[in-house]
Amino acid sequence: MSDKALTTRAADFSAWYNELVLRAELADYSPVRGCMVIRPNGYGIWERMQRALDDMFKATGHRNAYFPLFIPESFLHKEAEHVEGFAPEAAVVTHGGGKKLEEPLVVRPTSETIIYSMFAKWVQSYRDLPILMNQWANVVRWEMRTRLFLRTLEFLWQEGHTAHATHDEAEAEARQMLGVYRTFMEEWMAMPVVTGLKTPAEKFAGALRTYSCEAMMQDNKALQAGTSHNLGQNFAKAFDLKFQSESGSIEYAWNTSWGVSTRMIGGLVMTHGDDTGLRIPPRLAPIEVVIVPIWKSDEERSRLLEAAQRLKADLTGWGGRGEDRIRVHVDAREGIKPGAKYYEWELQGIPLRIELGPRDLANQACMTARRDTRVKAVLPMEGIAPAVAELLHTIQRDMLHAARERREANSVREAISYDRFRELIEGEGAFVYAGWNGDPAVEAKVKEETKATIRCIPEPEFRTPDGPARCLVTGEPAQHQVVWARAY
RNA sequence: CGGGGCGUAGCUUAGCCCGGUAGAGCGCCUGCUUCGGGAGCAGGAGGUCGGAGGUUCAAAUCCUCUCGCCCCGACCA
Repeated sequence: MSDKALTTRAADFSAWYNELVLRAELADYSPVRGCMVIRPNGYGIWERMQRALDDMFKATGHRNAYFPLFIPESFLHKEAEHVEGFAPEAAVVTHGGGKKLEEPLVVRPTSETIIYSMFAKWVQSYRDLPILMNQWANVVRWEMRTRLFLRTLEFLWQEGHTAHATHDEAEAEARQMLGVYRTFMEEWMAMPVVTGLKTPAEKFAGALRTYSCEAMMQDNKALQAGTSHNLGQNFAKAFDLKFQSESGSIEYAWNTSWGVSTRMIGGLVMTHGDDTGLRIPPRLAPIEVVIVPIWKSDEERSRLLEAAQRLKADLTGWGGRGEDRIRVHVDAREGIKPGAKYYEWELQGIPLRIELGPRDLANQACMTARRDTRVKAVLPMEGIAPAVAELLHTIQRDMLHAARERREANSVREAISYDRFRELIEGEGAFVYAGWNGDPAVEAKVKEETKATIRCIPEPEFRTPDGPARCLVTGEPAQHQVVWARAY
């Protein structure tokens, strides 16, 4: 029986994560090192993420397109910082059709180069701007060490790419999309994030500025869950992306790019998972409610299955959420006892379970069990649909609150010594809000000594109001308040 | 790529030191009884012991090489 339980988070967080991902059938290892198969349970979550984000992108004026997987190798070399960042992890195709290629092709690690080279063809006038585009795609980065969802050789993501006439417009776009990510992560994933600016050492290769969403996992390490870049004119200059302005001058365009990936599924697991398994916030759950009918005799079996289907129809037919119908599954499998089904659905993280047995039928009620709190409660059949919808809404809200409380409980906002900092980082881990003198050498030294990095210079609302005025390491006056943590 | 660990049935593994017919638990299939928190009994299927080579009368076991996975480091938008 003990082999049915997951390794606990406390015993071995890393083993817990791997077991959960495999056993909840989110993903599996592929025959190729470092690659993964995303199974229906995992892909279903990704589809929910895609739909929500895609709607948000459309609402902010973006349109989808698709650019090719293969990029001429020379393109990567046109932006100096970019090639330095990506060349080491590029997969390169040298042969095709049985012949050696004239020019090797890089499998895209990201698409700035190919996209801005195309934008250059399409833009002549300021009237052609802005271009607001997005693509859903796979990318390949030849990583040394891989983890399911968190770092694999190939992963799925979206990458938004825009071109603007002015710096300020591009800056506003980059910040707007950071806000979209934040909204998505909080309101859909129930995963609170700290948003802010990356330091030069941590920014995207080729960007002017990088903003990120940083989430805290249950081992108190940070996960960079999304990034948004103001690329300045770096790529426009490299790919000759120019336009004639209103006043007649020729100018380079200003670009942004922004992306989130299937890595967020890893973030979801490490934010909400518990020792029983996954917990999916209702808005992201492909199945929000699973109905488990309970019967003894054949006669009861047909009555209960029928009642379960009727309950499902009541729930899915309810229009109180508009087009967003309650997503319900009836577990009608035979030969498996109800208890076994409970464990299985809990492992998979279905937000709400409804148990329906002969006693409930007699009472015109059913038993609900929340996955997040594991609290059970009887609900009358009368008005069941709005009550279930309300419960799902509550679960969604409570999961965000719980995650936020956990994050703040493991954040350090008071002034501490560097020795204490090391003790914390090397011990239980934390987000440490501290002063920084702005010197990259200090950042490098801390990384070297503790493996902690500056996750971001947080936006004002995340900062400690009367934050430390002095640098954590040198004691000099601080240039910025920053968040230190170890990261994935 | 460096250090460590591990590859035996779908999963978890025993056997390996000390060579001699490959075992168990879970899962799976069939039947009966069960069914409100991981069911019981009976019967059954399933293995080129990661791969290649070597030593030997005989290799899961000893030797060499190789591939993969996990952990720690280095690296990492």
